[in-house]
Amino acid sequence: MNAKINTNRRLSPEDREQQILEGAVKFFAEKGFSGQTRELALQLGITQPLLYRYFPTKRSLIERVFEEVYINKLDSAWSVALTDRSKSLHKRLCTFYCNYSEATYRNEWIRIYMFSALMEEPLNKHYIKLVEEQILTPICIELRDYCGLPKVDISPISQIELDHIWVMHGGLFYHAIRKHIYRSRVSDDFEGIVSRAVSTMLEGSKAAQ
Amino acid sequence: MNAKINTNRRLSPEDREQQILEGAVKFFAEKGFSGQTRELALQLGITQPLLYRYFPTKRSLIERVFEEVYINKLDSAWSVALTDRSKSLHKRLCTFYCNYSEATYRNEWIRIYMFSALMEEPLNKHYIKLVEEQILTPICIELRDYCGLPKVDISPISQIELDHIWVMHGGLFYHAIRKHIYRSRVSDDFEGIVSRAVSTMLEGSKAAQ
DNA sequence: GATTTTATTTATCATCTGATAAACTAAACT
DNA sequence: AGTTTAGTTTATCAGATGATAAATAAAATC
Repeated sequence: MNAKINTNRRLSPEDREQQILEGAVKFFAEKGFSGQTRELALQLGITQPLLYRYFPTKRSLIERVFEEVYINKLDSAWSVALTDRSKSLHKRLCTFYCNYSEATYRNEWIRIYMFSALMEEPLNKHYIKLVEEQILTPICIELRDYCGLPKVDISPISQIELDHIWVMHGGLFYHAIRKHIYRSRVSDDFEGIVSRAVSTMLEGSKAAQ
Repeated sequence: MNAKINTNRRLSPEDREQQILEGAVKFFAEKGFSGQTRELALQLGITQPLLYRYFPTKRSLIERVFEEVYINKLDSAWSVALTDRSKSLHKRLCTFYCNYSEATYRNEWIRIYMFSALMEEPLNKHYIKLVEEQILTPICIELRDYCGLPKVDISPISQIELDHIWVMHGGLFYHAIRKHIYRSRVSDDFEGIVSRAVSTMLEGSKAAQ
């Protein structure tokens, strides 16, 4: 596991900073943000004061970890692809959730996300807003079209519609929670799960009309 | 908020222990288990060493908090009611999830559950197993009957079927995560959300055949 | 009411933990 | 090769934190 013994001792500031940051992401994902700087340093194979050469405080390191984990995980091309009606909605949703899950349903991302949410970091609320605006609302709009319901410009997407999509979205997200936080044994065929969840949601929504 | 000023200073050991335990549940639900004993004591209106009169270590207090939160939250009558085919499956599932959510989708329960899962407390794995055996498997069995599929004794419930139900179960659970962990503004009409999620799942599952 | 009991507090310890300063040393420069 | 520069370590501090012991005071007992 910790095969990376400190052979090349002196690194360039850029490399060292990057190494610390990557190590910190792994470390805090595992231990939470109350994990101690000495233990992090040990895991990195450096001494604890060296951390403070690159990050003035523990908090500043944590902030960088947040940035590293949160930033640029939502590809705006995905929400565009969601609205491409030349493909079936089922196909679009499956493609989206496979891309999305590959970017975010990762051990470190999921765990740091949950730790930060429990700490009430503002980043979490910001991210949720982004998800609602850039993912769930577009899906609701496409779902209306799919079900033959009125367009958005007639009546805006309601909280009820959002909550309905949140159940599917959350259900898929929960698969990642089970895997990376509960560490349950889960089926590796995520594509299959997505496909069935999307089919169920689409057919169920249509039938509800 | 902290209206409970310490007027009656000396309590019976039973009352004091109970008071500490209840306070600890609230406190750790908010701060996580790295929350400090002095802060807990302050919130309780007692001094920090008094905690150690009733609980030998911080860890032992945390263990009691786990017990308090986890124990007896799953009413075995619920899984029995799930199999009562004199009522519609939709009705049974709605009733179940309303009961279940009232017992567990509470601020303190959800947050302590997530904190303990991130700490890899064995209680979490135990609880997940219980959910699969006593809730999800019965639902899968009823769903087979609903869809006109072969009985359990012909072929056992597969991981695929469990994962499919996990998506709905997780989707509803995720509503509680959004409310109590993300502290997002969510619709208060949980019954409506359950009803729509159950309808969608049932219709979608039937259509998938 | 005096005495005993015990719930609670005050004082304190040892260790942990984030952070700093000085010493050290590998690499760069002249 | 000698000198300077800068990445890294050793030594250490100050406050935090779990835990203990002795002192205090409210209730119970006689």
